[in-house]
Amino acid sequence: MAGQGPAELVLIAAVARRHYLQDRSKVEIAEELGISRFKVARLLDAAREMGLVRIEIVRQGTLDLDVSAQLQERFGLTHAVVVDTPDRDATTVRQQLGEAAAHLVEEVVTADDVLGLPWSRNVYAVVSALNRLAPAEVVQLSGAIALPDFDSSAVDIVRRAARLSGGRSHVFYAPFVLDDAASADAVRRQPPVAEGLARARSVTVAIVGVGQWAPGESTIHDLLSAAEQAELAELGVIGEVAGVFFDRDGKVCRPSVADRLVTVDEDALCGIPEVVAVVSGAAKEEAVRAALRGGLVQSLVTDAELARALLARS
Amino acid sequence: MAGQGPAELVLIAAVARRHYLQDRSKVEIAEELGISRFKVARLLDAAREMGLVRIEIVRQGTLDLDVSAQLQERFGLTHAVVVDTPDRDATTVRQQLGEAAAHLVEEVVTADDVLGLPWSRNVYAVVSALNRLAPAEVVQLSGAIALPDFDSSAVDIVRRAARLSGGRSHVFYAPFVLDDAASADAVRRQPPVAEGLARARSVTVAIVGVGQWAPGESTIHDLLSAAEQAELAELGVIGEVAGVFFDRDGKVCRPSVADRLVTVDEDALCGIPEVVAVVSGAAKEEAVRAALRGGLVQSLVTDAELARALLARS
DNA sequence: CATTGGCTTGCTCAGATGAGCGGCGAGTGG
DNA sequence: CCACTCGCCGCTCATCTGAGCAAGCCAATG
Repeated sequence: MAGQGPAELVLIAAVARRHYLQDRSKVEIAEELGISRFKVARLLDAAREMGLVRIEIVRQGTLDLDVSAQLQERFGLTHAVVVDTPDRDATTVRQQLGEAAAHLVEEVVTADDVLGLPWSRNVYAVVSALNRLAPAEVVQLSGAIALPDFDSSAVDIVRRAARLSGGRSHVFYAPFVLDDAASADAVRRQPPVAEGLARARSVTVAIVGVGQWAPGESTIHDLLSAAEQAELAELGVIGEVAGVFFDRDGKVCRPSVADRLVTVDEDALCGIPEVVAVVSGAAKEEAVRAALRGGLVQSLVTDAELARALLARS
Repeated sequence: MAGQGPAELVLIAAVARRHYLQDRSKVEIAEELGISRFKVARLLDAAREMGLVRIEIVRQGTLDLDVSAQLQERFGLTHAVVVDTPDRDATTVRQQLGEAAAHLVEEVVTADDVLGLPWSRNVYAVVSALNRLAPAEVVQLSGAIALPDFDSSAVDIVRRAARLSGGRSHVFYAPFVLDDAASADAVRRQPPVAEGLARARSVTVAIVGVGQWAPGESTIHDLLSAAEQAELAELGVIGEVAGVFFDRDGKVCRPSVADRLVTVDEDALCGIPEVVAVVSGAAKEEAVRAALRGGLVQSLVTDAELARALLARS
C-alpha cells in the first residue's frame, strides 16, 4: 500500500496538487496525466491515507473557528464562538470575549426577539462592546451586585442595550442578594421588580455568565458566608447562572439561599429558548459542562482554554 | 460577500470541518445542518475564497513532493525529485541526492531498459546508493577523470550497477580528457572503446550530472586552461552533460575541445529517450535550464535550492 | 508447466455535484 | 404606495464521482 518509489510519490503529489490546490476535477487530471480517473481517485485516497495532504481550518483574527465548530458539534450548541487570545490577562480576555459575543448578538438578535440580561461582569463586557442592535425589547433578569472595582448596575447594562436597539426596556433597581428571605420577598413584591421579573417569561434570547461554585469563580459564591458556601456545596451545587443554582447534572437546585436573591426564577430561565453563556477559564469547566448537560444554556462564547478543556474529556 | 458575524463564520467552519476533515458528502452535511446542499456548496466556496481552509502537500522525509510536482509540471519532466536537506554541506547533499536518485532508478528501470552511465561524481553517488536493480544491461558512456579526493573510475560505476542488476555490462578503460585530438582519436579507435561508445545508441535510460561552464561547477571546465575556458565561453557554451557542450538555448555545440574527449557523441546522447540529471546548487541554474530547454534531459533529481531557483523565474 | 492467490486496473450504475436560471423578498427611490 | 434593483435561494440537467465487480497481471508454489 505504501507508494514505493519517489516517482510514485511525486505522481501522487502531482495529482494532489492539481486536485486540492488548483481544484481541478479528477476527470480533467486523469486526461492531463494520461491515467484513468479511477487511478486518480485511488492516488488521492493514498495521498490522504499516508497523510500527504494536510488540511486545516485557519484562525480568523482572534476567533478559532475550528474549535468553535467542534464545540458546537460536540455539545449540540446553537452557536459556539471560541476566542483565542495570546494574552492570558483576565481583563483582556473578558474584553475580547465581550467583543466576540457582541458581534454574535448583533448578528443573531432580530426585532422579534426579546433580549434578557442579568447582572454579570461578562454580560457587562458584552453590552459594552455592542455597537448596534436590532430594535428588540430588552429585559432585566436580575438585581445588581456592587463590586469595588466595577461600577455598573444591572440597570446600566439593560439601558445601554435598549438605547442601541431603540426598543423598549424594562428595568428595576434592586440588589441581587439580600440579607434574608423576607427582605428579598419584599423587594420582589415591589411592582417594578415583580413586573420586570415577570417579563422574563417572554425573553427569547438571554446572555449570561456562568459561575462555578468555588472561590473566585462565582460572584454569588464569594458574597456568602463560609458556612453557606459549604452548605450549598454539600447540596451538590456546582454552579449558577443568573443566580439559578444547579448540580453536576445540570439539574436546577433550590437551596434556601435562593430565597435571598432577586433574579429570574428557574422555570423562566429554563423556558428561554436561547441562552448564550459567556464564560472563560478552564476553572469553570465543571460548571459549564453541567449547565450544558442540563440544557440551561444553548450557546457558548468562550476562550480557547475553556473550549479545549471541554473538548478534552468526553 | 464577507461572512459577517461569528455565527456565519462558525457555520462555514462547521461545514468546512465536516467536508474536508471528516470528508462527508455535501448532501449529508446539508441534511445534518438542515440547510440545502446548494448552501453547503456556497459556504464551502466562501470558505476557500476567504482563505479559511488551508491545504498543503506535506514533505515526506527529505523529499519535497510539492516542489517536485511543480517542477515536473512546469518543465514537462518525466520525473522530478526534489530533496530538501536542512544540511547545506555539499557532500551530504550529494549523498542524499544520490539516495533519492537511486530509489528513482530502482523504481523506473526495468529489465528491458539499457542503463547508460557516464563518469560523474553525482552519478557515482547514485550508483553507490543503489541497492537493487532490474536485470538491465549497463553501458559506460564516457572515460574517467582521476580526481585527488575521489577514487572511482567510470568502470567501477558501471560494474557496480551491472553487478546489482545481474545484467551484462560494457566497460572500457580510458581517460575522459586527453591532451590532443589525435590521442583521443587513437583511444576512441580501440575496439573496446569504440564498441562501448557505439552501444550508447541503444541506451534507454541515462543518469548524468550537469556541469555549468564556470569555475568549480564543471569538472571538465576546471581541467582546461584558462584560454580554453574563455574560448568555449565565447562560443556560448553554458554547460555540459557527459562532456557534450550546449549553449543557453540548450543547443549542442561542438567546440574543438570536444575532439579531445572520450565520451558519448552528441547524437547518441540526444537519442536517449530518458536522461535523468542529478544536480544540486543554485549556481547550476543556468546550465540546467538550458539543458531542459534543449531537451537534453527529461528528468531531474535536485536539491531544494536549485529547484526553487528554477521555479522562481519563468 | 499449470495453478492459485493477491493485487491492480478499468467498467457499470447509482448517487453526488456544479453551472446556470428563474423566483422571491428586502431595501430603495420615485 | 408602487416599481425597481439586488442579492439570496433552490431547481434542473448535464457532468462528475464513488462503490462494488470482474478481468488481467505478477509471483510464488505445487
